[in-house]
Amino acid sequence: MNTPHNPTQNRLLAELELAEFHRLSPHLELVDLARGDVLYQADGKMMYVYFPTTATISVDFVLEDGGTSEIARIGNEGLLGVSLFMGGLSSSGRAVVQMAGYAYRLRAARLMEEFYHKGPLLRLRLRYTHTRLTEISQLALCNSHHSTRQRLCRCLLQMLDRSSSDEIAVTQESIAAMLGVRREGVTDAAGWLQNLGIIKWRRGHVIVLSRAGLDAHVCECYATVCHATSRLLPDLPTVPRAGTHAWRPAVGLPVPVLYRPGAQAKPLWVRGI
Amino acid sequence: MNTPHNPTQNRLLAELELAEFHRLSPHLELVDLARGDVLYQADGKMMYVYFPTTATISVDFVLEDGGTSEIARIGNEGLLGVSLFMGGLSSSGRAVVQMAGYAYRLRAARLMEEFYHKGPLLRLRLRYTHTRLTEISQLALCNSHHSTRQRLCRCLLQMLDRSSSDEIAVTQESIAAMLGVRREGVTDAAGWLQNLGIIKWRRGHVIVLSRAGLDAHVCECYATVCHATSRLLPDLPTVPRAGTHAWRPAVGLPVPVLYRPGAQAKPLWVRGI
DNA sequence: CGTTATCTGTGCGTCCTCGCACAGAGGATC
DNA sequence: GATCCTCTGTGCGAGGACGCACAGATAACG
Repeated sequence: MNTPHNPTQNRLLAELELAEFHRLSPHLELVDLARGDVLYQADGKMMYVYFPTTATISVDFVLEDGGTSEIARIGNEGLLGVSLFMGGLSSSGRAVVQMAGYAYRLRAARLMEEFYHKGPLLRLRLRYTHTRLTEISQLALCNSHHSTRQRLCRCLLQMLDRSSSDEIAVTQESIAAMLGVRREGVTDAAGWLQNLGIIKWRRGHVIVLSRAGLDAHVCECYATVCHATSRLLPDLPTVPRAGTHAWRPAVGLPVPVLYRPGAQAKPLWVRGI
Repeated sequence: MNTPHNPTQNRLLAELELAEFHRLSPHLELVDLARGDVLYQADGKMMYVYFPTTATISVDFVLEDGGTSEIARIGNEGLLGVSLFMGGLSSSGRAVVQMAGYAYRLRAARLMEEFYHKGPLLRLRLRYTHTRLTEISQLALCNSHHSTRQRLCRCLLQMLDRSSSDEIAVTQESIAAMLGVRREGVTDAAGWLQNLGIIKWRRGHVIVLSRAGLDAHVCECYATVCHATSRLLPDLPTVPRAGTHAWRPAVGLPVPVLYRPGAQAKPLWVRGI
């Protein structure tokens, strides 16, 4: 079983202490996720917790009229199923595979056992939940204050961070669902970014020509969320990623006080070479 | 010390098992909160966890440009300081007393000790956190899809639920900050509700003339959040409240599928006579 | 290779929200 | 009672997002 796959490709699992990791790993099951796979239905039972390695997963909330918004996007830095160890058995949202890839999963029942070991896993889960709370809060703020263009930049950057190249496989339609806006609105914002030479969009594929261009137009929420994540996983060995531009704060803005306390401008999201 | 105050006026504390409650109660300190008191600063240290009894507390997130949105509103059904037992010591948002009243507080250090008893308190905290996650997610959705008018209705209903009368002490200015819109926008929406004879707004005081009117115009997010709360505190003795109209679903809408599964229309938020 | 389905781009009118400016209206204070 | 400050109401132009309709373009598929 000498596959190139390893649970530690998920950064949360990688954070576990050895003893705990070894207790857990026999129960981790590698799964191959295809784009569009639905892992949780809204209000459906959650059978597994998922730790993505190369896949990314979207959690959406849906309104009665069909309107949607993406509430969380989970890559190898996170975990799907926080509700499970919060004592809820059913998911509040719908979880859909957004980028095909692999994940490890753990049976809910097994997790519940682990739950009462109150070891480092518990601590890590709680810290992760805290991060998620912060992210979602920032999202709520972002939704009510920032334009479609800014939010598109944020969305693209967040997808880029989880992509292994400068290309993202996504349609404007699905971006629209994530942002909770019309498809035409995304087309408009995309056209604007294309005229600026920042991206190129071609039938289900975005090519990011200038990451710096996205950085320059994104709202502060991107940096805030990056910051929350880097606090969660502070001293982790860097994971090789394609993005070569370190994040830098937008120029001309007042010194951010609230969400980057003390810290000088430095890459918020640890990236490889 | 025979005050009319009792920790069990907070519904989360009331849910505790007796043994646990007795272990905790000597450490609970009653505090008198005035409107506007700042309990947490954004990114500030959290010294206490607060369990409101008659007070309500707003958690706001603030943008660099000063824009704000209310992320959570905490009354006697909840607790301020989830981040504390998530392993974070600093608050992500700013917590301000929104309605004056009382709360019990617990030193953070004491909470951390309690934390490792992994008793029912832990379970309850986790369940509460789950509820908060759901609420904030719904808020993010609401912010990106619903009009100021709908959101004003939601906001008023949520305040009314925590009020002891049909009158709410609040200015349009502060509502605007909570909703993340302009003050004039609130004036406009308020004027609309006043013309409909649903409310009356007079210099820092709203009088709700027709709760049913608010119910009729509020978006589904109110019901969703009520539902999440009633799941958290399902079989609790009702707390006397002034609202006399039971919640009922808006007429003419398609049968809600996602967030009120199975259940028939019934009061989502338990109210007393 | 031709058809088909999907994805992207565009135009136009409407509505909502914003930003600004300013006027009236209560309370509070002295 | 006169003055001040805060709160509420209004008007208007600008910009953004929506809803709808439709055209071109490109990948997929038989």
